[in-house]
Amino acid sequence: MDKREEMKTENSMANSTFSDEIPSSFPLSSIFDMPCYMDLLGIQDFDSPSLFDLFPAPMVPPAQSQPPQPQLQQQQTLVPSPASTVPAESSEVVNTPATPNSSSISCSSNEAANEERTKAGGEEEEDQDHEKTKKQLKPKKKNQKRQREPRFAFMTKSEVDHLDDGYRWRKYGQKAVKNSPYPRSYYRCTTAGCGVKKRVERSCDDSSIVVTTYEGQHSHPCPVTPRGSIGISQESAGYGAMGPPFGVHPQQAYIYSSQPPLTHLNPSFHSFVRERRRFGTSPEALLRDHGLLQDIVPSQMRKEPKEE
DNA sequence: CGGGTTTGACCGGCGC
DNA sequence: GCGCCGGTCAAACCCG
Repeated sequence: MDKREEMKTENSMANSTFSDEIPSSFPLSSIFDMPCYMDLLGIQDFDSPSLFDLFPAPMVPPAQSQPPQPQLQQQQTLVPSPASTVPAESSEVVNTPATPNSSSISCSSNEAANEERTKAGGEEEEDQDHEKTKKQLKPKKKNQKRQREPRFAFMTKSEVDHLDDGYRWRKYGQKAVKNSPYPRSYYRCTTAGCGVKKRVERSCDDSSIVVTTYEGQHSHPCPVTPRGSIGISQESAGYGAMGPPFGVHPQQAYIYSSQPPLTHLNPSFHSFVRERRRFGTSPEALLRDHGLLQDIVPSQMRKEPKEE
């Protein structure tokens, strides 16, 4: 009850922070000029493939096959990427900073490893997955581990636990987290047929950091414009009807490092920025958006990120 | 009344 | 086999 009041207040706080920190005219390209950004991703070279490991290619509709090669001055030089950029499952948060302050935004394909292991089911299993999770209590096929969607985690500096990303979520559980004073909340996308889930928890190291882990891909467009959303509109951001993967909304991923914070970034920034790199900035390219995680966690992810 | 949250119980995976 | 723990269920509750 009071909590909700708090949440509302906090939400607006976050909003204002966002609007203050990120003007809608924030130049995307400048992102790449931020050493901090690269640092926290464990990327030294702008063109390091590790970036692509972290942010695999967005789903490209089969019809369009090859995306037009970006007219980027710098093309990906294929250097073996450190496997360490995608740590194993154990902790949800990948790229866990060596020092508490050394990194923030993280993405996780931690389940991908599992999928490798349990590949048996393969893609066809994917659609049934949502149902399966629901029917978890039912007897399950022997010898078949429950398959999970790829997960994608990132950290956000926010006072709000549940970040508004434009999709509608229903909380279905909350658990105390071991070794953390903060509980973990479980959310499911309320859209029928969409089984995307996300977990939200606060970092025990830094209570101002919210770790959000998405699981699955939205099978529908972003349904709502969050109330009180501000900042870049989807149109102005160049997105199609689907909207940006995380919505260009006031949940600012907060990039920080050992240095003072440089900026707030919307989580969608990563994929968006990356997409710009891949496809250039043509409107066509920008329209190639398929919703929340599709953009970030393409189906190819469980195999090889670059299969092109 | 519909939709969302809370919360204790339950289940399954995994390590020992 | 057992216990721990993460994830989910579902009834009760809350709120607009």
